[in-house]
Amino acid sequence: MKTEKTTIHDIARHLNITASTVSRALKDHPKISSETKKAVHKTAQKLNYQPNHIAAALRNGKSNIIGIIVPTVDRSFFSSVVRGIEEIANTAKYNVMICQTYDNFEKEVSTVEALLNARVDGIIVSHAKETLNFDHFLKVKERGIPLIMFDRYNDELEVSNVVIDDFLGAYKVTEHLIQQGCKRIAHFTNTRKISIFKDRLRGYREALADNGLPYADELVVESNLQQEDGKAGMQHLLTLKEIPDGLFSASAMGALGAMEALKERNLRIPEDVAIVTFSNETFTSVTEPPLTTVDQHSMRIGNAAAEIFLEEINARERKFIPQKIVLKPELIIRRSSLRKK
Amino acid sequence: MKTEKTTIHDIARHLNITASTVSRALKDHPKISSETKKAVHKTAQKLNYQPNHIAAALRNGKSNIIGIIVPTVDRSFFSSVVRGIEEIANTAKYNVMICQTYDNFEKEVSTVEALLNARVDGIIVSHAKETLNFDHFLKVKERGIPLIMFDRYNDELEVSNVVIDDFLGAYKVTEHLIQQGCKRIAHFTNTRKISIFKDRLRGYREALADNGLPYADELVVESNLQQEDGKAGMQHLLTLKEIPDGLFSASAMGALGAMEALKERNLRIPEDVAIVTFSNETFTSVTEPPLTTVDQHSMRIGNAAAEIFLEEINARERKFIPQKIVLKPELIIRRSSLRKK
DNA sequence: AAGCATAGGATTATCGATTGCGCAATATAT
DNA sequence: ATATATTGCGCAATCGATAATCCTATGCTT
Repeated sequence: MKTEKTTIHDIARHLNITASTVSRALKDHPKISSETKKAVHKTAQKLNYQPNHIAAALRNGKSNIIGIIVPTVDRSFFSSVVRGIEEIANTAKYNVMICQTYDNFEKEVSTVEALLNARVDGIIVSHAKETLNFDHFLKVKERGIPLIMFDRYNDELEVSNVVIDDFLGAYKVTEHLIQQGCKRIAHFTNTRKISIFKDRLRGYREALADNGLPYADELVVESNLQQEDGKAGMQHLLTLKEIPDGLFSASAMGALGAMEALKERNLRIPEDVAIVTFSNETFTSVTEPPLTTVDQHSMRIGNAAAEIFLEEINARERKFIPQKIVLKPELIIRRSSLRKK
Repeated sequence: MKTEKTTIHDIARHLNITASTVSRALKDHPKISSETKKAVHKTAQKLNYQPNHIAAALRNGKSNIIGIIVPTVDRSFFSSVVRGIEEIANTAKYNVMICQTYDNFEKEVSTVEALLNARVDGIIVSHAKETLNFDHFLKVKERGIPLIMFDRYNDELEVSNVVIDDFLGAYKVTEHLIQQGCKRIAHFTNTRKISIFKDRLRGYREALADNGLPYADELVVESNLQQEDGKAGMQHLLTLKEIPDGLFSASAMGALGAMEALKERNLRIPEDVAIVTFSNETFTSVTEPPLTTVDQHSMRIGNAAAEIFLEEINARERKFIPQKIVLKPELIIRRSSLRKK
């Protein structure tokens, strides 16, 4: 049943040569005659030889595997990024190992350790919402293993990162609401002040300021940004003396909850309250009405992250200077915010 | 910068003992005194020792990695299955390596090869829609590596598989439409006749027959089941002399397209055409109206698949008899099909 | 006190691929 | 024809962890 796996030694034995010659022949080493190479390939085929990457990895000290850590792949943003990484990685003969933290700090720490022990050649990560302590990532850096962060990142780590311009996205989308005639715009932000949410909040505030609209604390609701939070948030906003006429939710799930609350009160979207949100999740296009969002070019984020990894790997000895890539977000306008035709 | 990684030999040197003792001490081998163990753990800590899984994998012939192959993780069904697998696998000290085929046959073949070369201890897979030839999976079997298929599978391979009862799900959901008063129910199925779609079609037909409704070829539309296919499919159905009053789409994206077509024609859902679909994707609950679907217990599918893997690994030498686990699906009734209050 | 068991480790080979160094045989130069 | 290059490949070590086998002091038995 269990076929004995054939090794380069088996091939060598068949041809009366040594394993080292086989190894070189398979790698197309210039010092091996083309006849030998041909013979080696032929018997490799015949014996159904499959290289043992583990052995090679041990010897070479590199596994040709890139570890990817994301909160969950169950969101089109993250899975698209992963796809973008794979696109580039595969052409460079790297495989990826995808791990999910489910936004849990302990799981993130143990995942990093597991990847380190698996001797991945690099790690690309978007950290958990819970993560406040970055020591586990520091360890990666100290090991000399390329670490690239995307979307959610931490400046103090001094590693390369790829992000979209959250500030600009927030600014544009808020400005869009203003252009649609909104005067009293609410904002859903995350309790945990990770960079992306801080930037979105800044974008929101600056757009208001630049357009002569006042900022009101009561219109900014902090939560975990899940659907139920969004619903509760909107229900709360509707108790204000003066209810908002627009909402910019920093998360799509939050926007969904808000829509629910509005429908229950028979308020119209966008006529009574216009809604815009972030991250172009699949479902944003199928809600009623479809949601205006900011597209984050997730695939390109992945491409860029993988490219940085490759550069960094090749830089090696020479010191590599961490770089920051900021992609421009794009507005996707749908009915949830379209008051003017 | 690049910290020299410490090995068990370094620890051994520090304590004036041998590497094998260190190895045994770390694994809590009974033949090592507790003092030595304590000392080893202490200096391991001090030297910041991290085991090299690659070396162990080479020596032991097992990597403690389970390969997972899915069409894409960008669908809650698959990502939930993955999560279910991880849940069980992690408790048994296995890590997972997730790979996506994007429903492409060549990518699937090369992925299988990559996993084999990475010497994974087992493979859990839901194959690509395109896949008709299963030789690459046969190779996995021949290597003696546990192979478990879920959702989409192939009977001829004689490997364990975990599925939900597609027939029953289809039967129940069609019957539900009938109970809601539908007399002329259409069905969207896939062009490629992989088992799950065949079973859903059977369930549909049998439910019709059991309830005295005629089967009509013109009401069954074959496509790739994407959103645009669903839209086109419904547009076609609306040109029939007698249009349908119900639709069972074998895919959620297809149902979405159908809704689009109906809305454009100002037909009401569910009053004019009631809709039900399969697979409880996130977005099905946020459409207008929300879609009635069949929940596939995706997390439990993953649990079961991982459990079979563990059994199979432990069976080893003894011959393992492939098993088939069929989970019962559950109806989730939402407004898209609810005519009676 | 001689004989045997046992605890606690040391030796050494091994997993499969890779590579620096060395060497023989052939080719080229002068 | 002698000296030097070049071609083509073998030798042996190495990557880090592990396990089968072998040793050597103690401890225990009668």
